[in-house]
Amino acid sequence: MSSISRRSTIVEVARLAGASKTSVSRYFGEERDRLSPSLQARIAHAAGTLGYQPNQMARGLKGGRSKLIGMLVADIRNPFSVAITHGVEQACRQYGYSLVVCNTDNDPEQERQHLDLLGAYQVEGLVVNASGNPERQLHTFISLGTPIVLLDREVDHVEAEVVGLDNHLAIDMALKYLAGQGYQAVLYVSEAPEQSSTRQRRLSRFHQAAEQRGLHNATLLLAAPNGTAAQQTLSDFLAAHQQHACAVLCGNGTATLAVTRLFQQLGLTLGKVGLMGIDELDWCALVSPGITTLAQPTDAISKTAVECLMHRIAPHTSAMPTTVSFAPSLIERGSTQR
Amino acid sequence: MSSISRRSTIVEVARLAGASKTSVSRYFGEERDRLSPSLQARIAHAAGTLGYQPNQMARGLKGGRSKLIGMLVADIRNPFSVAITHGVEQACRQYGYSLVVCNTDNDPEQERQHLDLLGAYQVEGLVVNASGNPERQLHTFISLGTPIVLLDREVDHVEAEVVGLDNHLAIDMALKYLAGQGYQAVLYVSEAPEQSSTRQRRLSRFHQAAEQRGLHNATLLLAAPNGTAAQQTLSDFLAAHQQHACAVLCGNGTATLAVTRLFQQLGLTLGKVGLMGIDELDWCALVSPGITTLAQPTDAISKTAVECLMHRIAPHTSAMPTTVSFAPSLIERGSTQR
DNA sequence: GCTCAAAATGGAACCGATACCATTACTTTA
DNA sequence: TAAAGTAATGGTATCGGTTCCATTTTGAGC
Repeated sequence: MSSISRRSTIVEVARLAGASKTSVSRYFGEERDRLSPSLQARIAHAAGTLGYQPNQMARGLKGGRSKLIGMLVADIRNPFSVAITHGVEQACRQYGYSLVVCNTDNDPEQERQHLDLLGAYQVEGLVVNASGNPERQLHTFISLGTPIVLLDREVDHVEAEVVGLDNHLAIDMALKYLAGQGYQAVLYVSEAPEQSSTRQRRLSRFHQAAEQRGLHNATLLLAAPNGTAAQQTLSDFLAAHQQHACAVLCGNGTATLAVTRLFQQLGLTLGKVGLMGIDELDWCALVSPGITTLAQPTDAISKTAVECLMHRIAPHTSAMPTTVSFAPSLIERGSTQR
Repeated sequence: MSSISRRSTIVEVARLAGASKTSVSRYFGEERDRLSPSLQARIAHAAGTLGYQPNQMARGLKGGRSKLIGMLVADIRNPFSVAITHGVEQACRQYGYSLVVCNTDNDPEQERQHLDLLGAYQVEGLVVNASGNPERQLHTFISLGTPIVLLDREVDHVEAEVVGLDNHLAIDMALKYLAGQGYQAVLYVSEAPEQSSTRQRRLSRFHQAAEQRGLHNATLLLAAPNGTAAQQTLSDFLAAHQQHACAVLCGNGTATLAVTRLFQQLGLTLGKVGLMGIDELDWCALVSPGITTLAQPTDAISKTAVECLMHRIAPHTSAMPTTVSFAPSLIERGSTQR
């Protein structure tokens, strides 16, 4: 019944085709054209009957060509990350690479472990959405010649392409829009910035830009999701600015989710108190009257990230931009209609 | 500057430690104990200074121990899949395995390609959430002795563990609950069943159980997400059962999302027309008055799937159950309160 | 102190491919 | 026609480990 057979190897194909290992190897590699049509046919037939498939492990060993791309994701459950991962995988496949996705759950220790692991599998490129600051290990990759692309978040002292949203612009767009809608006081809600350059950047730009526009402003950092501190901060903010039209701007999808819950708990009316979020989510249209968002072009971001990588994997290595930033698009809904 | 160095190898460590390849190999393998403490120390030190890390590609070659698990996901963007993937990855890591996730976007052709690929990487086990019916290839794995676990969906003629929700029970729970809430007519909404055994099973059980309970019932299969056909079907259903309390039961998260949109388009009031979904989603609590759901125990499901795999990877191969089904848990919200 | 088994270590073949360097058979070109 | 180039193919070392078997140490038992 379950007669544990083995996967057939290149030698078996060679024997059956009456050819040499080398020829078979050529057939499955880049040099198929160098083989005469008759030899090609014989090999194709032999491989077909045997159900042969080259062993990637063995391939990777000699040439270092694992055909593997590694990806580090800070939080796979975040919708933005899901979209990005999906895009990166697709793009990789188009280039003939497979993707190994590692989720770090925002834990620097796991991040380190995963990086070691990806190294052990000889990935040919790395897409990193960092949790911490794995300088050391990224430098190892760099000195090994493995291209790295930083996705959404930068890592201190690591020079590599950074692909992501134009955070500066995003905040500006949001504030401009909110101000235009007549809101005079804005509370910015973000998860704790910690190591995330993106969160830091959005946060600091918010401060700056809000001041420039003469908006009343404050920020709320989400700590433990269960804490009642957030609720307190929000109602305090509203109380302090009773005489002004208030709005809340959320730094990412998680924040939007948390704040929407808060609104509900406090019985706030969307629109009367404005609400706007960075990152478009499935349900933003459903919570009536809809939540206004700045959508990130996730497909473009992931496609670009992979392109950068491929560009540098090929012995092409021309100079490349250090940063590629995309503009978000505004999706207007009822939550910012007073 | 970027002096492309190489990763250090076992020979270098051996030389530096004044030991043999074999000993170093033992040190990093299962046989560390067989080495004297002093040798262990020397090797540890040498490996440390060189930053050595065994090359998994090479390892996989000889023993076939790639330490890789492959996972096939039908739709990575589905929240249920995200949760499962997250769980599977965690579980794998606990067992010292890495996970290669392949998304098939519900396309049988991509599924085939990905399976070939995973084979080429010598994965030691496979978690399959199938899109089509890749019998042929799964049998290849089976005859090669690679354990397979089917997740959520069965595949015809492939004998392997099936881990997932108890669909029969889930439908029964839903209908019992809806009936208990006083709904007399229920519309079941599902994505096209096609190859998904789960969708098929839920659908047919729905029919059966609804009849048994004497509920008026009908089903709506979501086709193109843009079609207006769905809207028509829903309003027809409501019109046809004006004299009864109507509810909609959604077969999965995607359906819930689609139907919630329909409710909004048609201006239906949640509760007055009941709404209930299988799969818990982030936002179900937010669309007031909240959407009642049957939550799947995603962590348990993924953990179990990996356990099955590990159980059979180890030369342990005792008999195992063919199917492990979990009960969902009911999360009651306003959408089923008349 | 000597024998013998067990523990510790090393040597070399091997896993399944790739890649460099032949070799052979034809064409061109001078 | 000889020299030289090119296309088609094969031989073999090699990648970085693991594993089996051989060898050397060590220690227990008498």
